[in-house]
Amino acid sequence: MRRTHTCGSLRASDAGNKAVLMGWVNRRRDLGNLIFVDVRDRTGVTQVVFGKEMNPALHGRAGELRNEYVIAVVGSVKQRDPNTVNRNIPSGDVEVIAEELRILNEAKQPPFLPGETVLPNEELRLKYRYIDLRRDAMQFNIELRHKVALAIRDYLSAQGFFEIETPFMTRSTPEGARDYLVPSRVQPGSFYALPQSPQLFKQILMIAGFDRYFQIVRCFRDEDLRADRQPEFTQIDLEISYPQPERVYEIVEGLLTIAFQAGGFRINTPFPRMTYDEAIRLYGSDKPDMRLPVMVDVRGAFAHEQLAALGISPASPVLAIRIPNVGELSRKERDELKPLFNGRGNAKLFEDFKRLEKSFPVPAATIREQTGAQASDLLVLVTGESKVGEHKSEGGVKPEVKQHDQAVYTAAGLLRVSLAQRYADRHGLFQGGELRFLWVTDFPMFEYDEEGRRWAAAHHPFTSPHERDMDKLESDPGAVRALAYDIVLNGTELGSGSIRIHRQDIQQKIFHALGMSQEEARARFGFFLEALEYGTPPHGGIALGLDRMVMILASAESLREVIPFPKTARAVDLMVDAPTPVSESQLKELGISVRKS
RNA sequence: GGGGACGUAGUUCAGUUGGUUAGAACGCUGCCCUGUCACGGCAGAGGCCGCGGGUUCGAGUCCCGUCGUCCCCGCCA
Repeated sequence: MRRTHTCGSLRASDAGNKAVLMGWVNRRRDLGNLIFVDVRDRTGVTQVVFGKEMNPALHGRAGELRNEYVIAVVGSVKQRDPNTVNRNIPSGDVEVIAEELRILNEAKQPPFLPGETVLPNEELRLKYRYIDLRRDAMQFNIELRHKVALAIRDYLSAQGFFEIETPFMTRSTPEGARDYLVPSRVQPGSFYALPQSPQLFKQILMIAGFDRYFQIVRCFRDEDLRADRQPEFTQIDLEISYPQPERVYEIVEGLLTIAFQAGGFRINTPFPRMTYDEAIRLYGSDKPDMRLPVMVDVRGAFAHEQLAALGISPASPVLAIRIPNVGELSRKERDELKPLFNGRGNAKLFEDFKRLEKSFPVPAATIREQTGAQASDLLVLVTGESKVGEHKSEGGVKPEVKQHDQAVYTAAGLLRVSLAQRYADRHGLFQGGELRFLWVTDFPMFEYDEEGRRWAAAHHPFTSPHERDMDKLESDPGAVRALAYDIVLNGTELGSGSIRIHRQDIQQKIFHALGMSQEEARARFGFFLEALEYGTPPHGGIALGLDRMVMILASAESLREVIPFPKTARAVDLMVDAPTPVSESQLKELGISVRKS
């Protein structure tokens, strides 16, 4: 028996034809001598009719059908009477009058039904993922993901990119995230690492003359999970030779245009740009959500004595956060707000603007004016607390002072976003599918690692510094800016890239600035440093998070909604129950012994 | 590593100040029903209240621990 139609395809124009449908029993409505069965596949549902009068034996067998049985139905397509048309489904103009029924497979009573309107908890959904994936919403998301990936492949291929695979079993690199390790049987005690990204391979592909490379590729990072972070995730990784940042921006803007088109969205290019320093200053974040108003530094609104009276450090910014239409907060709401505020460093919060207004009416009026706040807007201030004897240490080392201010900016930035999320229903700025893209450029080359007491690469150590900052590599690493850029959408980092170093001598300097000796650099990246010496073209690229992109297109709150088989917050796959211990013999073969603790 | 929320029938949830036999809806089973489409009606089955310990005459409810899921901080070049 051969399927002639999918369950979502029949229309009035098919009336009078024979049809063979195959699918799941989505719902059965048994009216006694008349039974309706909705047959479902990934394309939709079609109503099948079994009448006792027409065919008693068949009607009897239809009575045996249960939810999620897999069936084949032969019948004739009939236009429904006008008063029985179902406007809620695309196939609602027709129904199939059954002539033959085959039960292809029975189903145990499932723990939950795909057609149910209330969702079971996520633990159950993940354990019985194959049932969860039958739900419309999941079918839609996975199809969306396919369409987006396909559109991207077509686009990049048309732009002259080759899709080239790189190894999954590769070399551990100590920089960056923790690696997932794969033990070698042939060389006991040695390990491959799963790639955190194909970074060095794609650079070597440029050295190898492929000019333009891309790959939709799985990456692995052994770090703690979040709603938007899975231990394995998919990147759209690309690299081009002879780049300017501008070329990368154009390619990515084109790519996102067609990807979002595949998801049913129109976007406008080119995207606005902002340096990292501006982003921190104006939004307290390196991934600003542009749907919300900018923060305003209103320290000029206060006189020196007023700052002192308020306990505000005179050198600190005073950042006004405005959230439109949230209105004044009640006493209780203000109390609930405090835990949202991460008062790291010396960051200090003024959550009661009304009260401030009473004591300091003139500055408050200035603040209202500078922020453009309406009476219905929520205003809070974040600033730096002045403490006796504060940051006198280490002779005012520059990065220390900077990081001090940075704490105020980022505390404000985090609060801005949490406030907006909490009161989303009042300001309504997160509805309506607004897409605010942004390029954030000129990231710092290095970040100071407090724990390790050393400089670390902010992006990765193969990122090219700005030409103009080369001379500061030794003297003032914190001031060196990199040719690195992030693409940000609605406060989510969609992708991150850079122009790479293509000269071996500069690469050496960077390793040196990172406190890595020549021997150490050779030991870790010798193969790469050597490759750089054999005629390396200038090159650069970016990697975009496919999962995050599809998540936004699907308006999903979690990556798990767009990944067929995701892991829980403890990095467990509940369906297959991984990870698991392995047998003693397997371990022995690998030369591994597990320490019991 | 730290903070928070949750865990009661197959599922989603309710369960009062600690007090008799732990409820509802959906699902499931049986019967009735010829135009339903979240069909309807009647009847019924279904519970280790996550697990372990404690307090108490008495614990779903209070306390401690533990396991699991989710969210956040740290972490994520």
